[in-house]
Amino acid sequence: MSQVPGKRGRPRSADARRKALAAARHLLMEDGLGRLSIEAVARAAGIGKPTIYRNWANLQELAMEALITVAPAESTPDPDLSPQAALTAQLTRLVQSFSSTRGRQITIALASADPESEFTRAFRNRVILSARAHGRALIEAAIARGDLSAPQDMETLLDMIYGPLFFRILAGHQPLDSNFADSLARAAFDLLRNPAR
Amino acid sequence: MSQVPGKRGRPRSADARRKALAAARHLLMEDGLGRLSIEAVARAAGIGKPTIYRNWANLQELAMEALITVAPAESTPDPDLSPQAALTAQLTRLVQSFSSTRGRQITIALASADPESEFTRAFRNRVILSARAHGRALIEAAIARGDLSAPQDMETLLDMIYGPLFFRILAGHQPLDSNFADSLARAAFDLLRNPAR
Amino acid sequence: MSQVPGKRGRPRSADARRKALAAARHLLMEDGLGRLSIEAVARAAGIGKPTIYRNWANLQELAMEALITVAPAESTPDPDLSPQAALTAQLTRLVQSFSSTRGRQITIALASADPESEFTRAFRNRVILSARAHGRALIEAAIARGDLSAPQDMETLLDMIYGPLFFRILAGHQPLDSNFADSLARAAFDLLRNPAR
Amino acid sequence: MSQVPGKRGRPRSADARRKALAAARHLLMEDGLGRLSIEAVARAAGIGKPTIYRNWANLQELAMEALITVAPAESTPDPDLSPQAALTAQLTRLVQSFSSTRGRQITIALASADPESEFTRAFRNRVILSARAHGRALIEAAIARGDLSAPQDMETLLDMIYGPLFFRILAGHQPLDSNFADSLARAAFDLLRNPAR
DNA sequence: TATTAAACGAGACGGTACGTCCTGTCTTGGT
DNA sequence: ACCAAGACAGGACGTACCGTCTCGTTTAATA
Repeated sequence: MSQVPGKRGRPRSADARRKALAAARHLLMEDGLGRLSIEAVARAAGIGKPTIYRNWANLQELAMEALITVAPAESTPDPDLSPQAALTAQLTRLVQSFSSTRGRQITIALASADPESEFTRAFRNRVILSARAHGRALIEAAIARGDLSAPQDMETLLDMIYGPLFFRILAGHQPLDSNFADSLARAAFDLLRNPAR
Repeated sequence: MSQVPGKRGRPRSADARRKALAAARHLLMEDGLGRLSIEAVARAAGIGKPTIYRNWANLQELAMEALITVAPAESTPDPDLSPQAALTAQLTRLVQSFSSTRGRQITIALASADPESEFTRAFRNRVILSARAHGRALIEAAIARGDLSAPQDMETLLDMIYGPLFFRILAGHQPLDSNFADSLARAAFDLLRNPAR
Repeated sequence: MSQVPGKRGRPRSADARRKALAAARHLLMEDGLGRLSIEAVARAAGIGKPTIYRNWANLQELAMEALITVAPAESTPDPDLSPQAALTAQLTRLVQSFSSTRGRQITIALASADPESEFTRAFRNRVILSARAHGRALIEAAIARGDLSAPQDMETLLDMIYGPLFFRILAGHQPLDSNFADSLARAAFDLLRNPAR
Repeated sequence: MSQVPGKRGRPRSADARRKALAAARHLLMEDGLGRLSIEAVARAAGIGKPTIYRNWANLQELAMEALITVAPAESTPDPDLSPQAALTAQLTRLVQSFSSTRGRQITIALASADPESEFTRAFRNRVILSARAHGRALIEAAIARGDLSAPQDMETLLDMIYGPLFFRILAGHQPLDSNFADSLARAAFDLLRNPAR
């Protein structure tokens, strides 16, 4: 007379998951998303293909999860910094982590993935939009303190700050360096100090 | 002992090229880049696979060239429009053409392609950077007429205008509509009217 | 720490093997060895090409195995027949089965195949040399009974009986019919009745 | 102002023919019939594919003609030799030239070719049946001189002499050496000296 | 403690597509 | 009219992966 409906049988192996992610991460860094394949991951991780399919719906989701753990976590800001300095610091950090090969791979992964997938959403929230949310918090705090006036459209402003990053990765027409981070932050604050009439 | 360099052998068939591109374009619109394959193009175009490989190094380059001809050409602006109205009009046009499935496909194709390839460069110049160049011309003309003051960093400003487009396609966190085009143009001109001190 | 050598993984499908052989046999009879291709076999059998390559190293080996099962098995001889009548009967049977298109196909397959291949050897033993061995048994029994005297060189004698068959297939200079079978058997027994001095 | 009504236009290049045959011969000796291809011959000979197709209907006919010139010409026999010694000498020569890789290739070429083709016929007459005809002449001369009695069936006898050669090439069950040539000739003459009753 | 159900690795399955090679034909410019 | 060069449509090659499906083998929760 069973009490709890709890799972029967052998539980999923956390070790297999870990090995798959590690192998995927390694292969991504080595050869890029284009060369990544379930077979290669299974081979490199020493696990079976069905085990991968038991844990992820397809290659994109596995890649996405592998990239998440590689992607930059948001560090807590220095409270003594001015809002503009804090934004500059964040953008500089982003620029650094995206100017690597990894940055391009993350962008490709994001571009190719099913936009409705749970993992794509999680990835966006974790890696991309969290930076945007951080920027928003920073700016809104300054506005609340009266240091800045509110922009015409906050969403557009945020995209004008974080969008150019991906633009430079995709189009590659201009360098992605710390000067760019500086320049972006300065322009954003110009907009905030001189609101449209 | 004449030895004119004149090409020997049967020349490449312009017809085969055309049929391949037409088939690729059709399949792209039908099923997207993910379902595109050399075999399917050859089958649909009624040409041989080796003929495709003779004309393009790989699927990406074929897709790229097929997309170029699909992508929006820059229409000549109305000279009576104010600079801000002209920019708004251009961004609205871009937003319209990129908010379709095709927009995402173009972005994916661009993201997945070899960034060093000749076609990728051509594509970027033709599809993406031409819009940016057009915006630059528009703004610089207005500055030259004394209607606007020069921005701190023109390259950054341009990326703040055209980057957010790709950001919204990639991250999908906010709609890509004509309000956004309006809002972007307005913010850009705020920056130009009130230069940083 | 048991570690029985027992095979891991999904076992080969006997059904796939069977379907491939049946399809190959059918195509061989229909169009001949020249028109046979792995792709056609896979298509006709409703199996994947890699499955064929998992079971046979190349087209020749598949064809060889398909032909083995088609080739004439040795029927048990009538014990009441005289040795010469038995040999005549066997040669008549061989002549009948080789005078068909199939005979030529078998000969071509045998000629074109890698002579060192396991399948080629199996095929030779099964289809060609078994007839020769049968003839040898028949003759040696008659010699043992004292009905015939031993030939100078048994190997040469056997090749003089079974070689002309292939010669007529290859060169096509003379018909391959039952008169020939008769004539061959008669000449062989002349040799056995009147040994060289 | 043409004088002779003969052919118009540029005549076929004897040089191109020669180069094609030489290249085919070389590739045959190097890699065997299996690796031979029109493209490889054209490449190696430095001539165009259409030139090959103008001279031969297909690869088999080119190969056949290339092999003809390689194949052993019949040397005139020593008139002082006994008929048996002369046959032994001929068979020894044949055995020598067929025990090479070339022998097998010739056999394969003969087996795979269209048996109705003009070249196949020519090849058979030139390479295979000429030896058989030579043997026939030799035997018939001896019979005419009264040295030997006529066999039951001359055609069968001739095939019993020349067939075993191909049998040993195809089946590879016994060596193809000068002992075999000896043994064959001896058995043939046994048959001729002791006709069936 | 023994049972048992689900996980595991291994690897074959039917498929699809790859990129290469060759076939036999056709189309150039050049002899 | 021929030549070499080389592109053409077509088709087969052998390989790599896909996502699914057995296998025989652990393994941990349950009974």
